[in-house]
Amino acid sequence: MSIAETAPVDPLNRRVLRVADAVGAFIEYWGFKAIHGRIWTVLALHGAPLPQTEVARLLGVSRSLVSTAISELVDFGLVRPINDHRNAPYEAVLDVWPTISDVLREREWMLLETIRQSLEGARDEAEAARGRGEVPGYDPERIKLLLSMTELAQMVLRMLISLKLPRGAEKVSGWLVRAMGMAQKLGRLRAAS
Amino acid sequence: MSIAETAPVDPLNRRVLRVADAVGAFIEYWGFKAIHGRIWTVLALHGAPLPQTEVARLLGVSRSLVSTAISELVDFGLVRPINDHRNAPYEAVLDVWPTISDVLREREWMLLETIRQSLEGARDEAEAARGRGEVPGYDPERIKLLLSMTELAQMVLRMLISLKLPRGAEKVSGWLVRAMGMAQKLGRLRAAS
DNA sequence: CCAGTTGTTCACGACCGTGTGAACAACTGG
DNA sequence: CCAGTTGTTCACACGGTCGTGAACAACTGG
Repeated sequence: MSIAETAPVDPLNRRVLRVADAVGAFIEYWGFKAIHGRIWTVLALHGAPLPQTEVARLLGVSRSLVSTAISELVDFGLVRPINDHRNAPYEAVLDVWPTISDVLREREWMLLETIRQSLEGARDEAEAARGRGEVPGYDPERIKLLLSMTELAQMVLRMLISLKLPRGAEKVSGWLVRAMGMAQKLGRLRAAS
Repeated sequence: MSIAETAPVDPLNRRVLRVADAVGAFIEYWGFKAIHGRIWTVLALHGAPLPQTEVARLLGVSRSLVSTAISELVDFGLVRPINDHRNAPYEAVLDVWPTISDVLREREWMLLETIRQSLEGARDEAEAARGRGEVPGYDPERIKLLLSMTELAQMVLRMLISLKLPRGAEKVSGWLVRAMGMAQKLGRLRAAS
């Protein structure tokens, strides 16, 4: 049962690999690696849980890569073994929003908060210089403007994080309807501003 | 007027460089490079437009790097020369939302659309196999579920893109109030679902 | 108990992106 | 017209990341 025998001749598998590549490319922009998305996709679309060897075979990568990537995915809470046996096969966690929300909160929020604090420091320094009668090269008003922009970004991020998307598949369609309503409201809000 | 003379001894400049680094780290996660954010920050906070040489000196990097990075920033519409002379100094475009919106629309949207289309292909293939009486390793229902999730993500992205943030500084505070109202509405929506 | 399989860990190699310095072109002012 | 300055372009070096293969450990079934 070599690689060349089974995987490439199955047209469905080829389609799934295309999906896996697309998902991998997508989440590369979200602080994960492409291999994470590819593994998660194969597990998510496969009916039954899969051992690492099978995942490596399907994706055509080494077992060592799959091993490290899967243990990272388990840490993220995006993949889990079906029980606590050593060689238990793995299944994808389909409810990905908690992880995405965590990433946004922890990483993006901290980045914005770092900007905000450093801006506050610069603002105080600039105003102190101005108080001493100097004419600083950097404009205190500009600094305050960026501070406002940062706080605005933090607010938008809060909005995103506060969204709690549904856990199961059954609620998706209902949520879609509500989301469309929200989108329209936001559109109207845009027209008003 | 060497580098060691002016830049490092000025405490305000050091503060601004901290801001620049923070902004650079932030936008690295958004498809730009750190140097883009650092240059934009220095230009944005500086009262007067600056020539490339001065930017390179303030940031402590080579002029060649500044040259390429600035021309990319000009392409993005985040920086512009104050006139069309060759050696015209550059100023930052403070209204960054159009660029961010463009990036989200063009890049993230295409990534999601690629996923969606490949999922449709996989779904058709899986259902065709099932129609032939086969039992495909990949579950058509799972594929449809991911399709729903992708469409949901596209909808959320649409919401984000449809936001039109204010152009000038004077509207920021008013927008902040409205954004807080939106955040509360979304919080309530979450509680209801 | 033993052969085979699965998962883990490590050192290594290939690759890509970032930044530099040097050479050149374009412009400025004296 | 010429010296000095500014911006552009290129080949290159450095560093970090991604993936591999080999060795090992943990487990399974015969």
